[in-house]
Amino acid sequence: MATRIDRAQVAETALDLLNEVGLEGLTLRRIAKELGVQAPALYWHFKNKQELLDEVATEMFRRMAEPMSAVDSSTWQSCLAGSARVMRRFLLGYRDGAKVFGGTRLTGRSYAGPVEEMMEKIVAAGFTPSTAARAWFTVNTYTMGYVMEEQSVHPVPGGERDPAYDLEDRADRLEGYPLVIAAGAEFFGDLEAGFEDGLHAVVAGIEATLLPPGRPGVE
Amino acid sequence: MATRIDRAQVAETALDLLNEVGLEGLTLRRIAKELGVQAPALYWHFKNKQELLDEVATEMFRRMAEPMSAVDSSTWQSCLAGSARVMRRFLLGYRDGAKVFGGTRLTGRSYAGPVEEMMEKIVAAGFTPSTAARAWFTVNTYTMGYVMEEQSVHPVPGGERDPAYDLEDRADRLEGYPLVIAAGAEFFGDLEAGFEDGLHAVVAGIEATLLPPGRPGVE
DNA sequence: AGAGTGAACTGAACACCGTTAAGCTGTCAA
DNA sequence: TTGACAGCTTAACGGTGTTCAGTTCACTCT
Repeated sequence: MATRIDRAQVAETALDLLNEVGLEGLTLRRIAKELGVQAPALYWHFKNKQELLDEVATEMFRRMAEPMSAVDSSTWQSCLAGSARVMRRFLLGYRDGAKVFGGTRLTGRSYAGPVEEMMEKIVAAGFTPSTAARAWFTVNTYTMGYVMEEQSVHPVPGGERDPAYDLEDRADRLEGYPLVIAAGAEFFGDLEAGFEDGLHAVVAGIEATLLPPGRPGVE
Repeated sequence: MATRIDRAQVAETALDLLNEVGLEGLTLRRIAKELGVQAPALYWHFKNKQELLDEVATEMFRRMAEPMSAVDSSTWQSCLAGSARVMRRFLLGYRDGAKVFGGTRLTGRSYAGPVEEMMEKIVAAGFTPSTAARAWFTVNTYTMGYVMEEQSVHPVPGGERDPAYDLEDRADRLEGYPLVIAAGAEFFGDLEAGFEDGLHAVVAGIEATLLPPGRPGVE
């Protein structure tokens, strides 16, 4: 019926399907069904499911590329922070986004352009290629880790929070550990503000330890 | 033959098994076999596999608790950084450690003691309970994210790196994007040093933005 | 126009997965 | 001695990723 499918089309379909069914429900049979095809047909285009998921993650990154290029780059701080915000927004936009993106490696070269562009801006601001890379990875790592936690509290993009993270139950369960209770409230309370606070800290730390040639130790 | 099994024993066995078979190979049948029992027997002790994995993660955290308490706490910096190092070392010690730990929520109250202790130290150093929590979560988040990436390069604890991350291949594939190539070399080259650099940055940033009452914005 | 070729896909099957239901076994209390 | 019940086994179900032999269809070459 429909035209033949290709790698890119499979990745796009699978990614769009992700929000409907979640990572657990993203089976080969389900993807194939969406494409009007039988499951083994996918093995003509991918050597296995992991390779398909890698392509999905790459497609995800491809979609972030444009808004990432549009980030305010008047200072390296706004550049790094802005790209972290774009990344978070996109990861949150897909169900299990962080899990999908974290468990895979980007394929091909299509993602390299935007990254190169961003690194150029940071280097232009006074970083060496080496420290620029370190800065970028540190911010990225923080963002990935944060969204990962965030999505286990808030699994479905537009939906409610997981009831298992109810703050009152938690407080009852952890009676006698006031600081742990307070920490939970702080963290699970306003996830948006929490991300911003941490991001500010990370960016400030990069300025303090990575920007100038010398770097003071911590201990 | 053997004595009856209980929840704790299942979690310990499963955790020890993890290094042999990886998260993918950690099936209920395999765990049961290790315990000299049939797979459905596990359903007497756990309502489903996720609950079992939660217990495994909690057992993992329980094993970190002691070295975490032993961390040098003469300054809040060494306290935070030290606990991050302990966490990383333990996560790296188990195959797919970050994935297991990240995907689950800690059960019961057994983990609360060490966390409370650590938060007390940080508060004693001048943080409010609120900023202490933020500091702890930020460091933790960074550590989890970093180890996550690290373990996809270096899947088996004592083993070699995943050949898919070969630096020369990568450089060939990404020809024309010199900064991206350099970034890869920086990151995948010395993972230990990379973690330390990022950790220093995060801790320094916490000092700059979270420790005093006022906090300067980034943009 | 007709034959042939190879890419793209189908259908059936395999081993294994998490999970459920029903029944067996041993231990302890009454 | 009998009952109860925690703890386990056996059997089975639907679903999973994956393999393999065969089919279909578009296109090239004579």
